[in-house]
Amino acid sequence: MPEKDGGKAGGVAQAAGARRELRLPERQPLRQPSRQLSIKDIARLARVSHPTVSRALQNSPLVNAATAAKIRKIAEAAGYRPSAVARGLVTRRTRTVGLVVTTVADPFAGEVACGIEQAANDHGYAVFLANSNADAECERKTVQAMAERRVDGIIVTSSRVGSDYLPMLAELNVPMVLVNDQYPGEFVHSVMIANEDGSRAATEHLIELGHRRIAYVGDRSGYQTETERLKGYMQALAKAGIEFAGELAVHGDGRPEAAVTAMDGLLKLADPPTAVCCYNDMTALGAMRAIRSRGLCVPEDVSVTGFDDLFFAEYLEPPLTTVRQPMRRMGQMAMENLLKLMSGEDSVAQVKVAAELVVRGSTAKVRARSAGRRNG
Amino acid sequence: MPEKDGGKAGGVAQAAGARRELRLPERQPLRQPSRQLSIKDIARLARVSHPTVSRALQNSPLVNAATAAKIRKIAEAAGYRPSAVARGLVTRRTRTVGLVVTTVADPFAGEVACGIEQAANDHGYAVFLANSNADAECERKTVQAMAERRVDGIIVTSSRVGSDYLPMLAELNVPMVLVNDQYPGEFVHSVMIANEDGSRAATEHLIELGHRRIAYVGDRSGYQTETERLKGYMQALAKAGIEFAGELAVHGDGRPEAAVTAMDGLLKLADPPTAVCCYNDMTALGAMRAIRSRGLCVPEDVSVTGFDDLFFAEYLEPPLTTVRQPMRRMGQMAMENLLKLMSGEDSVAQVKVAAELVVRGSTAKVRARSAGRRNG
DNA sequence: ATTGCGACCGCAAACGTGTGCATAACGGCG
DNA sequence: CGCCGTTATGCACACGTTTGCGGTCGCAAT
Repeated sequence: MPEKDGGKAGGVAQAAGARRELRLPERQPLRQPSRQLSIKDIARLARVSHPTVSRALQNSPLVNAATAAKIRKIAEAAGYRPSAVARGLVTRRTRTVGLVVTTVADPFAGEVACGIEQAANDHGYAVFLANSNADAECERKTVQAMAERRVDGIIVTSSRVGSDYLPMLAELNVPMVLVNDQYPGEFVHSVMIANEDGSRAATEHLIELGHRRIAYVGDRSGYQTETERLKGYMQALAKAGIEFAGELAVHGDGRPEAAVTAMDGLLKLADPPTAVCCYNDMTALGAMRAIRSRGLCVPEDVSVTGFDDLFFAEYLEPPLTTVRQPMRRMGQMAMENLLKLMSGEDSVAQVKVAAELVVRGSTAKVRARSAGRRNG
Repeated sequence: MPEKDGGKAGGVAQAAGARRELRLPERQPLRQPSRQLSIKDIARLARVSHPTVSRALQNSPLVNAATAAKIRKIAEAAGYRPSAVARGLVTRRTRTVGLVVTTVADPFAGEVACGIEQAANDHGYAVFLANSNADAECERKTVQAMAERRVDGIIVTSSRVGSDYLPMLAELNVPMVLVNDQYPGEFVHSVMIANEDGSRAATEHLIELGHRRIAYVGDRSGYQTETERLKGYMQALAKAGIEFAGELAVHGDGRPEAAVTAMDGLLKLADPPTAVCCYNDMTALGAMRAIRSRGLCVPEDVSVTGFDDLFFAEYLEPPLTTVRQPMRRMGQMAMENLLKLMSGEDSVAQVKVAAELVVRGSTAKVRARSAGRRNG
C-alpha cells in the first residue's frame, strides 16, 4: 500500500513536472505570507488529486471509504474550510438569502428577522441583512446590491417600493417573498397578517365595551398595511351603525413620538374620543403618554388598543390590549416559502395568517360622560 | 437543436470556431434557459475584450474615455451586474462582514446591529447576520461558518465564548471586534460600555435618595458584563458604608420573565428592599411587574433603575430611570474599528464608551418605613 | 527610415471549487 | 488469456472576474 502510493505519486509528479517544462517558464506567483489553505493543499497532504478531496468532503459514494476517511481526517487536522465563494461560483448557488427590513432596531422587524434567520440557518443558508430606512429608493438599491452578490432569494418586510417591483424582479430573475405587503407576480409571493380582521376585532371589542366615539391613529397613508387596518376599523364602525368621523382618524408614522402629537390633537377636540384604536403597539405607547400628559387615565378615561403584541405590551401599566401577530412564525413561513420558490416548486402565492385579539387592561367599559368637557 | 447552434451562433462561432478547431472539439456545455449575463456578454455587445469591460466599469484610466463611456452605457442598458462572488474569488476580498448577536429580537442587539449595518453600508460592505442564541457552542459554529464564507471581518456582540477565541482566531486569521466583551489579542479588539461606572452611578443615585436597602437583580453569573455591573453596585455600597447583603443580590437572565420571579423573591424577604438596581431595562420591566403584583407602587414603595435606555424606557409609567448606552453609536464604532483592522492599520484595541445616568420617574426618595412589614 | 514612447487593448493566466468523462486497477468469467 | 464490469481516481475543463504583461498603433524624435 505505502509502496503503491509512494511509487505512483512520485511518478505522477514527475510526469507533470516534465510536461510543464515544455509549456511555460511557470512564473511563480508571489504568495502571501499566510493564506487560507485550499483544497489543493489538502490534496497534496493526502497524496490524492483535488477532485478526490472535493468528493470525499461531500461524502460522495464515488470515493473509497478508507481514503475518504483519511482525507477527512487530514482536512480536519489542518483546519481546512472550503471556500463558499469558490463553490458558489461554480455551482451558481450561494446558499445565501437577502433580508431587507426598514430597520432592525424596530422590534417588529427584529422578531421577523429572528424567525427568518432561524429557518435559514436550519437549511444551511446564510442571510444578508440590510436596512431600507423605510425609503423606497434605498430599498431598491439594496435589492440590486443583493442581486449583485448573487443571493438565491430575497425577503422584504414592510416594503416601501410597491408594484414596480415586477419589472425589476423579472430582470433580476431572483425569487422573492414579501412580509406584510403584497404585489403578486411570477416571482414574488407574500405572507401577511390579516390586517382587516385584526383591526376590526379590536374596534368591535371597543364597541362592545360601550364606546361610540372611537379614534384611529394610523401610519402614514398610502401603505397597504395602513390602508387595510383603517379599513377594518371602518368596517366595525359601519357594522355597529356608528358614523365615521373624519376628525377622529389621524396619521402618525408608526413610532411613539408622532403618536404623542397625533393623540394630543384628538384630545383637544370639542368632543374627544373615549377610546383609540392604534395602528401598532409603538403608536399605542405614544398615545398612552399623550393621554397621561393631560391628566387622564388609561383605561378609565380612554381605552387604547395596539397591534403586534410586542414583547413589552404585557408589561405596560396597564397591560396593553392588542392584536397579536405571530411575528417570528411569520418570518419562518416567509423563509420556508422562499425555500420552495428557490427549489423550483411553486407554493401558495399568498398566505394570510390569522390575527388574534389579546384583551388586557388598557381597555374598559366606557363610563358616564364626564371627561368630555375637559377639552383645551 | 442543430439549427439553433448553426444559425444563431453562426457568425461569431465561425471566426472563433476556426481558431478553436485547432485545439479542442469544444464540447458545448448545456446552458440554463436563462442565466445572468456575464462580463463576456457585455464584451461581445461592445465589441471589445472582457478585460476592457472590466477596466471600463471600474473607471480605470487605462481605457479610452470614449470607449469606456460606450461600454458603461451598454452595460447599463443590458442591466449588467458584475458578480460579487467571482470578484471575491479573484481579489480575495469579499467586502463582507459577519455579525453575530445573541438574537436580533433583542432590542439591544437590534440597535447595535442597526449602527453596524449603517456604517458597513456606507463603506460598501454587506453584513451577514446570525444568531448565537446565547449559546457558546452555537456561536463558535457560526463564526466558523462565516469564515467559510470568507468574510473580511467579524463582529460579535455579548459574546458567550470567552477567551478561547484566541486560538480559533489565530487559525482563522480574520480580524474581529467584540461589543460589550473583551478578550484582548492580536486580532480581537473591542468596544464596550463603562459598566462599572454606569452601575455605580445608578446605585449612588439611589443612595442619595436615602435608600439603604438596595437590591440588585442581575444576569446569569459569569459573563463579563454582569460581573462588572455587579461590581459597580457593590462599589457604591462600599463607598457609602452600606454593608453588602448577599440575600439582596440575585440572578435573572436579562429577560423580563425571570426578573419577575427574582424580584418577587426579594419582596418576600423579612426585610425587603426599598430600591432595586436592575441589570438592564428588560429586567426592570419584570421587576416593576412583580412589584405591582404585590400591590406596591413604583416609585413610592420601591424605586427601580435599569440599564440600556431602550426605546420604551421613557414611555413606561412611570418613565424609567436608567443608564443610557449609546447603542447605535457603539455599533458604528465597532464597525469603524473593524474597517481599520481590515485595512491593516491597527487601532485602539479597546475603546470604552461613557455611560450616562438618565433620571426619570421610577426613582424617588425613600419614605418612612411602612411597607417593610408587608412580607409574605 | 528607424527608434522610442505613450496610449490602448487583448491574451493568458490566476482565484478555489465542482463535475463529466476517461482511465487505471482489479477481479471474475468465459 | 482476453474480455468486461466495477470501482476508484485523475484530467480537463468551467464558473465570472481581475490583473500582469506583451503587443499594436500612431506619432514625434532621432
